[in-house]
Amino acid sequence: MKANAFTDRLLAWYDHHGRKGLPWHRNRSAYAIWVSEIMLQQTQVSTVIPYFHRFVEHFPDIEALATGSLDEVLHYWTGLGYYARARNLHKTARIIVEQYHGRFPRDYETAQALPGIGASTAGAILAFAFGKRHVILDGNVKRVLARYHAVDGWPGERDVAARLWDLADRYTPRTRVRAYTQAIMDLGATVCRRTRPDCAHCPVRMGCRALALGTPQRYPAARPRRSLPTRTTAMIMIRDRRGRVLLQRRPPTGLWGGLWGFPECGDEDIGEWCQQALGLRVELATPWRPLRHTFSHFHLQITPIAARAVSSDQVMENPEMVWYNPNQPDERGFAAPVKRLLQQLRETT
DNA sequence: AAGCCGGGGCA
DNA sequence: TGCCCAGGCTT
Repeated sequence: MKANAFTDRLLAWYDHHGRKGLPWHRNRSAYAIWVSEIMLQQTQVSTVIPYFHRFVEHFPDIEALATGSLDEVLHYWTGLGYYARARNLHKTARIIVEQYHGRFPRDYETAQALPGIGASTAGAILAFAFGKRHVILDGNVKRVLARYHAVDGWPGERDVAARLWDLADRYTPRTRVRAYTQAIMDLGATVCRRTRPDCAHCPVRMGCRALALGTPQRYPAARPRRSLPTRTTAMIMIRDRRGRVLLQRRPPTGLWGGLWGFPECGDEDIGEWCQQALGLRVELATPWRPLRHTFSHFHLQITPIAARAVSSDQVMENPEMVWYNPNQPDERGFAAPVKRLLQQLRETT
């Protein structure tokens, strides 16, 4: 098969079978495409769609996003995970307003230098928004190309990644870049799936080396894995007389950075810890059943502890703390387990 | 229970 | 530059 036969067949396939009418296609603004690409970095299309709608409805353009507070942005991101991306999205919106007159940069180097936008995302945004020839290499594209050429090794390794970038570049056409880029992503998502690839319906099956070897699902090689350690924490759900619960903002970076959560303490005596760290005298109730939350690199065992504030005369001057009424939610971001616990707290009121 | 995903950040 | 970090979802 000639080098561009791959591209031609893919484009022909796309005309009949590609996904069209995705929400961020309708409106080809660089803003909508940028937001969608950041969401899609971590999550599948079907999950992203409702988040995308809520997000762009609340933040219709770069200006609105830049003007919004980080709390608001995290609120609309709650549940999507990887909150550093929401923080970067917000940061980048402000950079674009301050340095680029509110217009998304059309230049690759400039786009790529923005927080949260790397090589592949910059290529995707510029290709989709401006129809310029740029190469992308997201998870779907990596899988298609690793199979088509039976590329051994984990794409996280430098040499393997370099090989895949080289292949991606070779097949990216000069014309119909939007269609091609969407086509190869769609092929990976709907036909060349990670498990159960549908090779019978693949437009490039004739040239696929992994299929010829009979083991397409073995490509690309999986990341080498380690066993995960378990960490523990206690989340203290302190309520005042009015049923409000004490929340604390987490540090701006790191795990659940910038999100609101319950005060947490390790192995210390909880009552004493509350008095020392929070200046609150509390009465503890029986702990709830522990929750288990898994991250990519550890398990977190969470013991939720209900408590009542006894000394409610304590004045809260700290802007990083708030008495929050679970029955009157406002716009702030929560990690998934915190959101779940707040929901349960609401039900037990 | 294990795999997946693109980029940031640090030694 | 090669690791480690990050979170909720699918399989």
